[in-house]
Order: sequence, then C-alpha cells, then structure tokens
Amino acid sequence: MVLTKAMSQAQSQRMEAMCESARTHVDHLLVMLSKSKMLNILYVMNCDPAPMRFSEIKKRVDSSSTTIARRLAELEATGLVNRKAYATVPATVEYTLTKDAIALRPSLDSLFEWVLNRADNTA
Amino acid sequence: MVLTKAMSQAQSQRMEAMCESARTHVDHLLVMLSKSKMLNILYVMNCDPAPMRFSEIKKRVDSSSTTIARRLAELEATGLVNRKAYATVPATVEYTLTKDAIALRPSLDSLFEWVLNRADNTA
DNA sequence: TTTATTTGTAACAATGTTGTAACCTGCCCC
DNA sequence: GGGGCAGGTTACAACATTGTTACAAATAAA
Repeated sequence: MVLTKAMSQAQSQRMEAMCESARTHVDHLLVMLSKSKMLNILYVMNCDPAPMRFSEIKKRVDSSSTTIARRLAELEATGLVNRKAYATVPATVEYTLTKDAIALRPSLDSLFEWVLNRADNTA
Repeated sequence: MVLTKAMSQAQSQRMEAMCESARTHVDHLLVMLSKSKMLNILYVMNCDPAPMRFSEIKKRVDSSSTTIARRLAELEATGLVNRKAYATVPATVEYTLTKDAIALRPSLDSLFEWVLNRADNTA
C-alpha cells in the first residue's frame, strides 16, 4: 500500500515533469511564432514551395536584414527551416521549410485566409 | 486618350490605396496576433465557449493582470471579444468571443494541434 | 471600522526588441 | 586599386513591452 502509493506518487511526479516540459516547449513555440515577422516569413515560404533566397524573403516580408536574419536563425535552430549555402560569387543561400514546418501549412493557410478576409471586410 | 490614361491612372492609384489599406489591416491583425499571450487567450477562450471571467482567463493563461487587461482591451477594440460588466459586488465581468473570433477556431485548433504535437515529439 | 472581494488602472524601472550604420568575405570586372 | 554583389554580423541608440506596486470602487461580512 505504502509502496504503491509511493510509486504512484513518483509516477505522478514524472507525469507532472513531462507535462511541465511539454508546457515549456509549447510556450517556447508560441513565443517563437509570436515574434515579429515570424508568421509572415512562414507564410511566404509556405506559399512558394521552392527554396527561397535570403534577399527574396526579405523583399517579400519587407523588414530589415537584421530582423530577417534573426528570424531565420531562430527557425533553423528550432528545426523549421533548412539553410543551404552555395560557394558562388556572390554568395547564394537557400532556405527551405522542413517537413515539420510544411505540416503547419493547413493551419497557416486557414489563419491567413481569416486574416485576409477580415482585413477586407474591415477595410 | 489622355483622359482615359488619367482615369486609369486614378483608378490604379485608388486600387493601390485600397491594397495599401488592406495591407495595413493585414499587418495590424498580424501584429496584434503576435503580441504576447494573444494566441493563448484566444485559445483558452475558444476551448470553452462559455463566457469567461477575467480571473479565469488570467489563471488559465498565467500572466499578469496588466498584460491580460491590455490584451483583452486590444481584442475588444478590434472587435474580437465582447465585454459585459455586471454591477455585482465585487465586480463581475464576462468576456465572450465575437462571431469573427469564433471563425478563427478551426485555424487555432489546427495550429495548436501542430504545436502540441511538435512539443511532444521534441520533449 | 476594518477587511475582503473582483476587475481593473497608473506610474515606473527593468528588460527586450528594432532598425541603422558600419563592416566583413569572396571573387569578378574595370 | 577600387567598386560591386549577396548575405550576413556587430554595436548601439531609440523605442516598445513587461511586471511590480500602489491604488480605486462598491458593498457585505466580521
């Protein structure tokens, strides 16, 4: 009785730890997605499945190099984009969405549909 | 010729102005959605269709009163939530999502499914 | 009368984020 | 040698956002 109680307590603690961990991961993802221009970047990359160059992303999203670079680095660190540099002159760098990020596509499409729709009706 | 040219130019300018306006509306919405705790708030309110009190939202989202109040005010100003105050003691205030915000539900569900899924696999 | 309650607001210091300007690499062209 | 290109990085000043603390209002209970 005491043993099973202790075990269930330990289990419950492990469960809580896991939930805690999952919660921090969820928080981390939400904070990342909430950063400025993040949704914009994911959206333009989702719209065009071809690998996209830095300057192209920058042009379509319309922000400073610094911000675009920061966001792309964050996305890469989280495993949502792959970065491939070619030793051309001048440099060529291509970004592609990972499988995980592509799985976000339906959500983003739907979200942006709502945004565009609402922007139209409010305009 | 000159006239039609001028007209089409005027038209095109109007079109551009409209697009500009739509773009700023889109930007405004994206900036709003990207604010801290905004997705969290919309999500917890979407999960439970019943009117929700300030303290309940605060508890579920886990942030300071100031931030929750600011976000709710922004959501109300944008027409995504309705605020109803009752003259009880102590005060009772209920928040509900508007029709527009409820239309966001599928997107949010899908987005959060992705987030939770990814958080699990990464944990 | 003091206390407790809910739902905030105001002020402010601490912290976080942004864009700008300068700079870097590699190589080609003039 | 000097300039230009893509794709950044760095430093920094300006700006934005956050949480904390204090406060308010209205009333019922202790």
